[in-house]
This record gives sequence, structure tokens and C-alpha cells, in this order.
Amino acid sequence: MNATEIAEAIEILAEQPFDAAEFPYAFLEAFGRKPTEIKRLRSGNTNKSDLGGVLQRNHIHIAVTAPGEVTHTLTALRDSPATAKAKAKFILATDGDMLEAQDLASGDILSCPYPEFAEKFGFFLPLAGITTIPQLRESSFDIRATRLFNKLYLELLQDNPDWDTAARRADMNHFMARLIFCFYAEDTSIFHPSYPFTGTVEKMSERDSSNTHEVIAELFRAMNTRKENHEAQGIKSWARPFPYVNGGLFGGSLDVPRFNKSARNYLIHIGGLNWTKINPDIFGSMIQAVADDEERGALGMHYTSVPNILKVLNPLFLDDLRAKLEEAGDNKVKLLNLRKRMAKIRVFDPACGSGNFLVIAYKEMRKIEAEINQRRDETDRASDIPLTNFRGIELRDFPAEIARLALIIAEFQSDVLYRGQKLALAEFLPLDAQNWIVQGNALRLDWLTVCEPTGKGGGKIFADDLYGAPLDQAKIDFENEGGETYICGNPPYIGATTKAPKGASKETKARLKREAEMRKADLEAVFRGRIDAWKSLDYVCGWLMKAADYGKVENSAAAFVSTNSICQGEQVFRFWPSIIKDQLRINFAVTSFSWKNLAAKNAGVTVCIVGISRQSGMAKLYSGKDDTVRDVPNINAYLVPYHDVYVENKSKPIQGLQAVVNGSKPADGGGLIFDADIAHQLRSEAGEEFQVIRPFFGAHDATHGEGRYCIWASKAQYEALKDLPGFQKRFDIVAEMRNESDKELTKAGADSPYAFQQVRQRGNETVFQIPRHSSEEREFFPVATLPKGAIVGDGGFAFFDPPLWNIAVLVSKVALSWIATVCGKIKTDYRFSNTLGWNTLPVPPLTEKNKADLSYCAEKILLAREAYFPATIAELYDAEKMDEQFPELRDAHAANDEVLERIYIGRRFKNDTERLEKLFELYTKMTGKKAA
DNA sequence: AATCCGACATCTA
DNA sequence: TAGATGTCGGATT
Repeated sequence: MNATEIAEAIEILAEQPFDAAEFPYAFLEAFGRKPTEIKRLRSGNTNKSDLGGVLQRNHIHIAVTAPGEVTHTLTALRDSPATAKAKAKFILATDGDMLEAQDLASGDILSCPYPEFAEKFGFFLPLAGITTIPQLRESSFDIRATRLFNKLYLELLQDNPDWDTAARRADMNHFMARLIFCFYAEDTSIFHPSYPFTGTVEKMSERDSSNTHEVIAELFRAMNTRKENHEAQGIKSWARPFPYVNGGLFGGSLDVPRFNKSARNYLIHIGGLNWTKINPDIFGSMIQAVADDEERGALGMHYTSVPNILKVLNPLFLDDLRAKLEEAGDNKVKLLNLRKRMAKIRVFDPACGSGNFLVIAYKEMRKIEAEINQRRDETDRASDIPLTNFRGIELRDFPAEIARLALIIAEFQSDVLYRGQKLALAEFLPLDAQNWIVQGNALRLDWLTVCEPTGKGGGKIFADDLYGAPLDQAKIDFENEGGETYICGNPPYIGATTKAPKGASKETKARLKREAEMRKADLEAVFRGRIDAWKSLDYVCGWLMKAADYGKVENSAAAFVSTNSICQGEQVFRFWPSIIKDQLRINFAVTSFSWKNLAAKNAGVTVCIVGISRQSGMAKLYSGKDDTVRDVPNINAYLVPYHDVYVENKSKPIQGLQAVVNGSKPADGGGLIFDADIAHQLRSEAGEEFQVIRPFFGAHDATHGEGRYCIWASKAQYEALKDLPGFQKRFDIVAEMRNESDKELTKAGADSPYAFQQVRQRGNETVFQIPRHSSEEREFFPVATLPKGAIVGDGGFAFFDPPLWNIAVLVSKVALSWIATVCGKIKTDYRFSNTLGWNTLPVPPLTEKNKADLSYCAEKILLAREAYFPATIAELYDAEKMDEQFPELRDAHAANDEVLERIYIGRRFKNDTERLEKLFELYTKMTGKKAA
């Protein structure tokens, strides 16, 4: 369930008469607990309450009490041993009159009259697994408003099918934005309190809703007509008290869709909410989903939390402004200069969505300005920061509309906060008529026409020249001589390839493919002629490239939240050399952290933040893991504090190591791989004559020592076995999957369903398996030995008959830190690659003695593992167990690292930073490249 | 023919 | 329900 669904369920519950016996179950149901869970609780099987209430393990302890006993009961719940034992997150007591609850993790207490708890449902959201964004818990208003808007929107579209066309969606979106403005305006005295918007609509429209659209249209007409013209234009007398708003908001078509009865009810209900509680940033990200069929289910998926936004904005420019404020102290001239500077700062988000970044940037700058004005005793002074300096580009119409509205609301809120309601109101209307949020495709638009160059120079000519063809021109032209421009945002994260979900329909697949093609064309428009392999770049690279281009003309700096893969593996050397040049460099970065949004299920994505500018001096490197900062001389494209080095993939090891090969890829839909039972059956079916079943190891199989089996047959063997029922079943699975595939190679393989798509196995050698993916929690790469004749699947790499000293290198800390840095990753876990990591690993020249010493170390490691038989690789290399349970193995690895690192620098490395510095240094020497 | 990557996909402890 | 590992198509070399 998502937050709006919960809001709805809770509202329904609160409206019903209180039923003491049913309440706990109804409550749990409203938060999305499954009917089977609730059934088991009812039967008492899983109910652990020791107070006659309902206690669900890991969730909540609820007790319904006698009248007046609520507070007392809450204390009893808190002290109950059962509460602690079941690890309840919440306790809740109610008598149907009052309701009290506590979040045991934070200690926060909720206490309110029973009927009001529906408004406070945000408090309990962690129960539904929505725990990650604290702001959401305080945003009950935004969720409820969004839910009702959702209903209204769908109701209107259903009743006005002509508005549900591509051509009119923009009108519809514009209409919704006007409504939001009116609701906000009537609750904040922007409209005169005696003439409320909702009240007027309710009063003037028929109860059967028939003329609702006419009433609203008349009100909109009033807001689009200057006061002095109201009479001449024949505005109805009841609409005349409404002010002239315009600002583009009420320009254009003033058509209003028809309202049926329930639409009218929703409208009145929404108007009844308290709109002063709106959070422009959160509300925007939620409401934008309303107009998007795809996103409606995944509410808030585009929300970037305020702390995450500040991770971009603070290092980009806000920290500097604050430092300058600090520096200025009470010096009025310095303060004035800072204010003048701020008035010319433009913040530009070329992927602005509903304007989160712009709103937060605006609010933070107003905060600084307010401090300046206070120190200069000018607290009444109107803000010098023009709202129009907060520019954006957004592809979708509705969010673009909302972004402008969110900024308008943020401006009003800031005025109220720093200058008082009276001054805020006096200067608020009419709105500025200019539209400074551009609806368009950011990768196609010429950014210089959205943010005109501040000095002299032919921006447009430059841009045409650069991209080979004229770009779309937005033509926003404001004076801003001598200003600074800060580009920021959270562009869409789309990798070079995306996987369609397994069960996706043909239509879904086709749509995804179409979208992918459009994005490719966008990237081509940016990169054609500059980077050959543009098709393998993430979509965000387009934004970074355009920001870099913009920076060549304009005094600007840019920072984006980005998929972390642009700073890993193959994208690094493909992409970054085009960015880091001409004095442009990474002047700050936040390393990988996992993304959070408002959706109940967070997108499983790991991101980083990269800031680029021409600023020299020290760079700031923030850790995404622990929020620490380091001042470093340079940050390279791997987000490592070292010179700019690019490690390119190599097809063979460049340092005399033996080649590691990929495991064999089945591409079989699971047909060729099976467990021991099936293997047994197939063996007896085939008989002694046919030895076609072999042990098969993926990474999991090898690290957990379990192993599956696979069919490993020749064509002749296949012909002989294919009609046996057991075998036929396996081959059918393979043929079917391959026939359905879009990939030519796979399709072709449907004719030979006995064979793996890619075969790397050779004979019956000793084989070590290196997992393709391994958890970053491990201190050593869990390389495993496999039984003879085993097949290495494509979950890993195979090392056939390796010299033991190669194994010593492979399992060393040196190799691991190199792999961790220059290979790709999955989330933040290691992803081994032979071409990127192994073949490029810098190793100093080794004497025979060195090799013998290393071989001895490898042997000791293998012996130590055997000594702990039957512990699996997974257990042996569990960082938490190693010290206590497997000390010999730990010692053997320590000895191995000691010997190897002495070869590198004559002693152990102090830490990974030192390891990497040495490795990059050697790599630079080895490849004859100069460190920049 | 080999290899990398996934606003990933899917298991399992 | 999060941590660990799986899997295949599209693209590049």
C-alpha cells in the first residue's frame, strides 16, 4: 500500500463508529497488514499481548481501554515485557474518545481526540514499511490533499473524455494548478477572508453540480482581469471581490471541465483542508504523480529529500554564501555586497520536476538574506532575490506547472516568515507574468537561451557550433550582468541498458523499447561527434556534458545527483575525459549512497553527487557512507583523491598474470541447470553410457559449497537423449525461452537447446572460481576451488590451472582495493571483471623468489581453509566470524598481504588510500600515460 | 566472439 | 525485508 491508500483507509476507519473489539484489527488492516496475518492474530496464535490487547510481532501493541484509562494504559503498554520481547515499534491505547500512541524507536508521543487521529496517520507510516523519510511523517496534509486531488482528477477525466486527449492534457494540468493556487490563496488571506474561493463555488453552484464549471470559469475570469476593468468586462458581482492574479497562471484558455456531483464534492472537500500546512517541495513531488498514468501507483517516486538536496546545494554554493555571511559579521558594506551578489545568483535546474531543488535553494537564500537584513536593521525590506532567477527545464507539462506554483508559494511563505503577513500580502499580487520554468527536453534545448549569458558574448552561436545543428531555443531573457549561475538537479537515472521485468507484457516491452530509443536519440544529439560510445553512457551523462558546455561560456558551476555507475568501470574512461579538461574539474563529490524517495518501495538505486567547476584549489570529498569530509588536492573520475587517471579495459593481462576467463553462460531460462534430485533422475534415465550431467557452480553455489548440476552434452548425445521425457522437459524450457528472446544470438540457440550459449570450459583442469559479484562486507575476494570437471557458470569467472602465486595476488587486499575502484559495481558491492580489473592490475616485476614466496602464502591460505572443513567459503570469509572462528585463515591472509605489499613498497600499506595511490602511480608508469 | 552493465531481478536467511 | 547473488539483452570492441 502506498501512503495515499493508507490515508484513505484510515479516514474511513475514523469516520465509522468506534468498535472496541474490532478497532485493533481494523487499524492493522488499514496499514496494509495481510488478511492472513490478521486472521492468525484473531485466533490468538500470533497475538503476544499480555494486556488483553493485540500485539503483532515487530509491529505494534494495541490496547483498547475503559473510558479515561488511556494514559495509564499507554504506560502499561510501554512497561509490558511482551512489548519488548516482540520488538514492537509502536504502542497505542484508545478508549474511543482519546487516542495515545508512542513510536518506541524515536520516543515521539501522539495524543489526540480519537476522531482526529486520521489526520495524524503519518505518525504510524513506519508500520507500512515507509520509514525512510522523516519529513513524510509530518506531511499528512500533503498526502491527504494528493489523495483527494487524485480522485478529483480521475473523476474529471472520466466525465470529460475530450480533456483526456494528448492535446488537452496541458489545459487540464493548467486547470489543476489554478485550483491549487486558489485553495492556497483562500487559506492564507491572499484572497479576502470574507470571499473564500471554495465557499463561493459551493454557494453559487447548483447542488446538482450542473453549473459548477461556469462558476469556476467566472472566478478565473475575474482573476485574469485587472480590477479596474472588472465592471467593463461584465464580471458577475459575486466574482468581483476576487483579485487580479494573472502571472500567466490565469492567462490562456480559461475553459473549465464539467463537474459531476462527486467531482463537486471532492472540490469542496479539498478546499476544506488547511492549506497553510502545505510543504511546497513535498506537495509538488506528490501531486505531479496525479497527472501521470505511469506514476500514480508509485507516489512520491520523484521526491528528493531535503537533506539530499542540500548535499548538492551546500557544497555547490550555499556553504560559500554562509561563509561570506560569517566573514562579513556586522560590517554593513560587506553585508550589502553579499546581498547584491546574491541578487544576481541564478539557480538553474535542467531536470526540475516539480521544482524541489529550486524551492529549497530559494528558501535557503532567503534565510541568508534575512540574516543580512537583520544585521543591517532593514527587516522590512523587500527581498532582492528575484524568483525569476530560479530557472528550470522540465519535460512533462504538469510538473513544470507545479514547479512555478511551488516557487510562488515558497516566495509568499518566505515573505510571511521574514517580513510578516501584512507586507507579504501587500506585495504579492499580481504575480509576475513571466514564465521562467521551461517545458521542454533539456537535452534538446539550448541552455543558454534558458539562462542567457550574463556578460557579453554570442551564446547561441556558440551552441549551434558545438552541436552541429541549431537547438531548440527557449528565449528567456532577463538582465543579469555579472552574475553567477549554479546548475543543479536530479536528472532521470537510466542506464545504457535496462531490463524489462520478467513477466512484462508485449505492450510494456514495446513501450519501454520506444522510450529507450527516444532517450538514445537525446544522447546522440549531445554526444554525436564527441564520444563514439555514447550509446553505453547513462542518461545523466547528457546533463553533465551540457553543464560542462554551458560552463565554457558562462560563469557557472554544476552538480547533479547521478547514478554512481558513471564513476565506475567502463563509463569512467569513456565519459570523463570529455568533461575534465579546459580547467574544468570535479571540485566536490559525495561518494555512493543509496537513494531514498517517498514511494513505499524505494527504488533500488545507488547514487553519487558530482560537482564540476573551474574553481581551483582544494576539492571537497564527502563520504556517502558516514558524511565525513576531506579537503583534497584533486578528485578523479573514480571519486578517489588522486590525479586524473583513466583505467581502460585490456583484453590480456599486462603484467604477466595468467588470464582469467568468464564462466559459461547458459541463457537457458533455467532449463539446463537443476538440483541434485533432478540430476539423479536424469542420470538414471540416460544410463551409464551417457555421462552428460556435470556439477555446476554459480557464485552462490561455490561460496556456500552446495553446487547444482547441469546438462553438458554434445550434439550427438543430444540427439540420442532428446526424446527421453526427463530430458525433453529440460530442452523444452531452453527452446521456449530462447525462441521468445529478442536477442539474435539467443534466438539462434533455440535450435541447439542442449548447449550453453557461451562455452568457456576446456578440459578437466583444476579450476578456481571467482564470483562475478561479492558483498562489500567481505575483506577478501572469496575465490573458491571447485571439484575437477565442474562447470563454472556465468555467475563467476574461471581460473584454469593457475600458478599459485596468481592466487596469492588475486586474494590480496591490494587486488581487492583495485577491483573495488576500477571495476563496475552492483549497488556498492564488488563486481569482478577480468578486462577492467585483473588485466590492468599493476604488479611490480617479480623475481622467482617472490613468486615462490607468494605461492607458499597461497598454499597456506588453502590449507587453512581445509583445516576448518566443513566451513563454507561464505562462513570463512564472513568478516565478523573470521577473527574469532578462523584465526589461522586470518593469519594466512595477513602473511600473504605482508609478503605482497613488501614487494610493492617494502612494508605493509597503512590503508586503502595508500594502496590506491601506489597502484595508480604504478598504472600510470606501466601504461606510459602521464598523470594529469 | 568476448565483455560490461542494469531508478535491476530474484532468492533466502 | 535486506543482503547476497543471478541473469540476460543491448551495446561496444
